[in-house]
Amino acid sequence: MAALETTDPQQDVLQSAATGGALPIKIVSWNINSVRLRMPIVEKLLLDHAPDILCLQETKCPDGSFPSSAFQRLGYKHIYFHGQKGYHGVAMIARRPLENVSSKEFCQMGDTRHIAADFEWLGRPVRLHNFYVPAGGDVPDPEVNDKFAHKLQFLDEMEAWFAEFEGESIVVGDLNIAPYENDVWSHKQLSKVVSHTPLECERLETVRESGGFVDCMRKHTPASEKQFSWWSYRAKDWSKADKGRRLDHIWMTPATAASTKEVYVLREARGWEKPSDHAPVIAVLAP
DNA sequence: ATGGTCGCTAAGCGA
Repeated sequence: MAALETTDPQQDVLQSAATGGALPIKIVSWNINSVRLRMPIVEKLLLDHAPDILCLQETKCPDGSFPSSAFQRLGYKHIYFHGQKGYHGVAMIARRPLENVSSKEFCQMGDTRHIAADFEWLGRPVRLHNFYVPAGGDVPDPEVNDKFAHKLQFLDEMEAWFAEFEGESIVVGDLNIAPYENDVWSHKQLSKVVSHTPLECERLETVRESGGFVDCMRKHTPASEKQFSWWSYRAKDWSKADKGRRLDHIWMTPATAASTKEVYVLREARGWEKPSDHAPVIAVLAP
């Protein structure tokens, strides 16, 4: 079983020799829209793609009900979650232990929208942050829409926090903003739609720049090319209509971003049985 | 221009 192979220390040694001392690391971020309902396709992802670290958002699962045993059976014995009943919820699932796991509360809302932990890459600790940014409701005006005001406040707090970061870090997750023209199916038609308004898009750029992050999905896919990670459930034929948005992101500080060999959207997962409305985004680091 | 679909959790809210 592919998922178990590289948990074998002997196998690690062999792979390590082949890659100049460090094993490749595959990181997947996926808004799963209920982890319990989605376990069959989560298992498919683990078996077919064998990530080292899986970051989930919208687990919609209280910590006491997290389906840990299914992950453990597949060789993912290190499971960290920060959930609540009904809404939000984030988790990180790994083959090897992650260190210094923590969650930060944003906007004093009590929402479970962040979890972070360290792993080692090329002899240095890298802090991995997994975010679920508020969607922001329907009306893109913070004066009349509290949810949009919350989203902007959340981004402001991210910006201030990232500005303090030192060392290498990675940000993944559902940031609920598609910042560039080709991150949406129609820049014009979505210019007043929450997730692609100029205010949010500019704010997200400020957040990214405050941490000095590289947009790794766009490092590997030119800005001139459409790239989506989310398609609404409401479309008759999501793939044919292809009215998607790039709401999910992978950012890295430059030294770590220099190690990305591929970063892509697993579009086919949007078509799996009982799918999430988001597809996984995948990054592979290699020396 | 509108309504279209999901997943909570048990009618309506959030996405």
